[in-house]
Amino acid sequence: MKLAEAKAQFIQTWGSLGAQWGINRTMAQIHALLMIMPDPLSAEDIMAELNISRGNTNMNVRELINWGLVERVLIPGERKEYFSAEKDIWKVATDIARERKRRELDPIIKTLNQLQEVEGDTKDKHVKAFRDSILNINKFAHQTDKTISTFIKSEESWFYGTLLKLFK
Amino acid sequence: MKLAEAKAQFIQTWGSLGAQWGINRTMAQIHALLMIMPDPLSAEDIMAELNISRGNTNMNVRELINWGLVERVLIPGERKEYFSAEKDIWKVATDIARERKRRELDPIIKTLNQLQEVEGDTKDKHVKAFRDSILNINKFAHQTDKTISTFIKSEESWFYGTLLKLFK
DNA sequence: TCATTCTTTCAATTACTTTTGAAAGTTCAG
DNA sequence: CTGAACTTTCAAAAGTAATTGAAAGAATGA
Repeated sequence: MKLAEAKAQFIQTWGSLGAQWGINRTMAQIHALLMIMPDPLSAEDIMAELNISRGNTNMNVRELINWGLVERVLIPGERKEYFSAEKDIWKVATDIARERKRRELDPIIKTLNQLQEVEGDTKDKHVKAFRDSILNINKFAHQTDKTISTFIKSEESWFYGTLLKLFK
Repeated sequence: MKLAEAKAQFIQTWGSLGAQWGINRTMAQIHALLMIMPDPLSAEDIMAELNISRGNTNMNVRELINWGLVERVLIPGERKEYFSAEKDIWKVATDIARERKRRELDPIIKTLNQLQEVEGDTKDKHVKAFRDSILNINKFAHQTDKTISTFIKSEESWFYGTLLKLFK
């Protein structure tokens, strides 16, 4: 398979994967493109490679930066901004995990805690079934929260550990 | 908080969580409703509780059954079909993991394996960057695949172990 | 068999999301 | 300052997904 073809296929595959996970297609495609390019790209480059508009490019690049998956790179003597993606997929995974935990899991846990306090007679089977379900889900949410935190933590200490060694 | 209010809030929260994870809102809401109800509900009941149409109800219930999250329950002497949800959230999580692995991860691994075989000179930095990225992602995908399989496996053996004890 | 009750399908509609591109905004060298 | 190079915004348009409800299809039992 030729590089150009492989590239196109990778971008398209990553794009539809993203879509299935509730990440917009263009965002995933820009991320894919930046991951496989050796050097940073400008907004123009991205527009040309993916055939998308300026606004779309800007918006999605901004969002990727927000998620911590892409960074702005300034090339000395150039006016344009360039962008490059994190290439270590483990780092990508922890960043996504951290971000989704913050945006989605934390609020859910808050709500579940409130729902625990539903009034009513425990002998009423509707009340009982509700309490049981919420308790069950709440336990699960807390367990998941702990697991994600550990995952993020372990990656962080690996990162700082490695960084530290460089200066030792 | 009153039960009715808590119920409504739980259904709505679960619904928007689903939407964020690429599961359609109605499907998640039906699942939530069935989880907190002590007894199975009919299609009519679901329509009334969630204010949705017959077609919508049918379609999403069918999909939930497909995912293994909901089952048809026949009540003796009744013509209608009733539905009830799995209430053990760990079982729900493994079922979802299994289903998504099958639908999403397995095809991605297949594609990545193909993309490994891109032609070209290793000294070309574009070729090198591409190969490196794919290799990296491929390793990650395999690791994830193994982790999910282990997770599913452990839950299964727990399930069959428990089941076996009942007949021993 | 037929009438009844329930389930499934699907084309049309409605609601939601993404994308575009022109215009406004910003930055900076000269 | 000024204007060229670049970035950001945003309202309109295009694209996608969910929902409805009426009609067709199955199953049941008298």
